[in-house]
Amino acid sequence: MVIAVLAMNRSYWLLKTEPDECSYDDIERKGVDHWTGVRNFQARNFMRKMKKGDLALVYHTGDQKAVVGVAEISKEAYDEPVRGFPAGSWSQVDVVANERLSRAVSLAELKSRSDEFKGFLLLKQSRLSVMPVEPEHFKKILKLGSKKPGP
DNA sequence: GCCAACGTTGGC
DNA sequence: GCCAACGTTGGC
Repeated sequence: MVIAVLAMNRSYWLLKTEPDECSYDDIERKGVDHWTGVRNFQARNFMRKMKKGDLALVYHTGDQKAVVGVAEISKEAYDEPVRGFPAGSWSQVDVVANERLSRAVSLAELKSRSDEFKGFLLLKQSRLSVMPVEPEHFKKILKLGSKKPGP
């Protein structure tokens, strides 16, 4: 299943969220979630490059600091109206839950494998909330997350 | 165009 | 609570 998904020609991303505001549970519960509130140009520009069917790691900030699941882009970037800004200033995408990881993959764990995750923006640019993920990195995180916790 | 001051995010 | 890393703003 995961293999077939990765064989398709799509791009991979990571979306950060405060679990208090919108957790992976919330995305599952809502069905379709509007990914709004991005107020950083770099992050916005990455969102605008997303294609329907692309997959995104969902990362919880705050106390958890871990990748918890995968979401799929169900609608490409469209306008997010924000008071005080001209129309078209900001964008949102729609996402749906795709697959919850069996085990959350923590930031600490990724850092401890820094040679396997060279160039991963999550480790380099801690403040960026939307970022591309190299297919190899994406695959590795899914693999780490599919493992059950050891005995 | 430069830079100081300030604000925000997010990890520690 | 602190701080590093950015981003933004405004004075010059």
